[in-house]
Amino acid sequence: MNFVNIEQRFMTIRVLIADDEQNQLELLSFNLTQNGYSVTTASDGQEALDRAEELLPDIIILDWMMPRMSGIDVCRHLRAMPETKDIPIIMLSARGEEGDRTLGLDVGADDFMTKPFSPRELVARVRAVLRRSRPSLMSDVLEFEDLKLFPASKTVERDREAIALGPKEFKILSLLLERPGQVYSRNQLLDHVWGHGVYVEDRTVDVHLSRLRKALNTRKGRGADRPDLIRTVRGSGYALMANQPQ
Amino acid sequence: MNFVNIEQRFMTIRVLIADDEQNQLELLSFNLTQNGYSVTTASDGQEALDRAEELLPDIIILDWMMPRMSGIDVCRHLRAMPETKDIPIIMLSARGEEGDRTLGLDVGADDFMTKPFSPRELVARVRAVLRRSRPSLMSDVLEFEDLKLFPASKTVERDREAIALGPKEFKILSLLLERPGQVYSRNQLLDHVWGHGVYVEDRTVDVHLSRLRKALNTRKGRGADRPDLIRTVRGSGYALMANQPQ
DNA sequence: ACCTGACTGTCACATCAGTGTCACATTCAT
DNA sequence: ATGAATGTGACACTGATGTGACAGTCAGGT
Repeated sequence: MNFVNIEQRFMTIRVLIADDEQNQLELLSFNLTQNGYSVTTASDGQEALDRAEELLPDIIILDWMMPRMSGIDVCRHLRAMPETKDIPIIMLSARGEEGDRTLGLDVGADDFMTKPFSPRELVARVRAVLRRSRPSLMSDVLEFEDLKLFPASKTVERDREAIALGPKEFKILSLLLERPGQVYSRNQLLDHVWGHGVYVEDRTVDVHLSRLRKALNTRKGRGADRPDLIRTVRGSGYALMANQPQ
Repeated sequence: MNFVNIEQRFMTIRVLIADDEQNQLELLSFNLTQNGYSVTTASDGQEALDRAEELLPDIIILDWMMPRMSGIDVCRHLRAMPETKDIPIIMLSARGEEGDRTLGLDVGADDFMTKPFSPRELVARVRAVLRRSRPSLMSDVLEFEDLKLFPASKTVERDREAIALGPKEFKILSLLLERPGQVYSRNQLLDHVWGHGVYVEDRTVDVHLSRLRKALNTRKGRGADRPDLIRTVRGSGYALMANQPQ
């Protein structure tokens, strides 16, 4: 049995970074990659624009001065197209003249960094920008296999299909998703989901688990044909787990 | 702690700014006021926290070093309270050490500025941060599916047909539109729409939601025949959502 | 001042989704 | 095989939500 936490695996965040200085580009690209981002690079403005349109990344980092098209112009073009107008942009500038900064922000950049800066700071900024512009991308999603749970909207989907769950089932699933593989006893579930001091039969847990399973495994129209992700540990409780030994 | 207010033409944006340097404080306060913001000031950390809780401003600007409580700590406290945890924060630091920046961003600040900077740059940043975090305050139009809301003219239309809403319903819809999918509890709605400290039954929220739904779903002549965009999350609250599960 | 229509906040009552249990069917370990 | 543990359909119940009705409030208009 493997206790693999999938958290990051499926939702790779795509970053497009454009800079004409090859060294800088490689340095930043390397650091972003190290931090789990999927990085695409471009070495001039025109290329950046092309890549952006074709890739539709989650965030774009643009150098201010680039051949063929400046970062500002790329920014304007991106903001003008419906598909790219909401993609957050971080601008990099060689010298932090005030005019640059305000112009950059006015053109629609989400953040503005002045060189030199450390790769670590860039990564922090990327995270900060993503957190406020695309909250659903940052840690606000619990994933396991083809299952996704969105705490903010209290919704769940499996294989991109929305699943309706009652509050109790939702809480149970949230708990299980926080530690895939971890076995929760009926009493633990009662404590965490129902709250302390609430007296209900512990068999009630079974019933809710059953309802949860049915909801998760039922595909609209085709009945319950999905593999079961919840494993019963006889005598102990329940846990989330893939690859059930049938 | 002086309170400069502007003409309450329409939705005035309230800014809380905290800095222990009186000159700096007045300079920035003046410039923000000139740009149409309603400014409240605080000259130390504790005061900033108190004012924030009582005023619930739209954005907070915190100096890093302040007497009685540091900007970082104020930030932590604000992020810990449900009513203030979503208010965007800009941190100001006297010297831009990298450690500061990443720490600030990690604690939950939305932006980080290093002194010295021009007032103009601060105003630009405020605008940039607000554009991301409170779209209804900054954008010309909020859209969701076939729904459009124009903050400036306080009008709403669905599928190109104008919809008449009362002020309360309009505010509720604005809030929901800021984060489609996000579930808002009755208490959150009461805080944001009615203002905190106002006591009304929380069932009142239900009634307004019902009125909002009826208005949105009713087409002139043909009664309420549009799909419902507001999702009730039993036990939690309401959210905007297309493709209702179930 | 008075009137009027638009908004609001509360109730009361109708509904409904979600829960907790039971009873009986299955499965598992020994 | 056998007793214990688990799966699950059925059902009654209850707390949460939907909503029409109504009276109070308030900003304008006359």
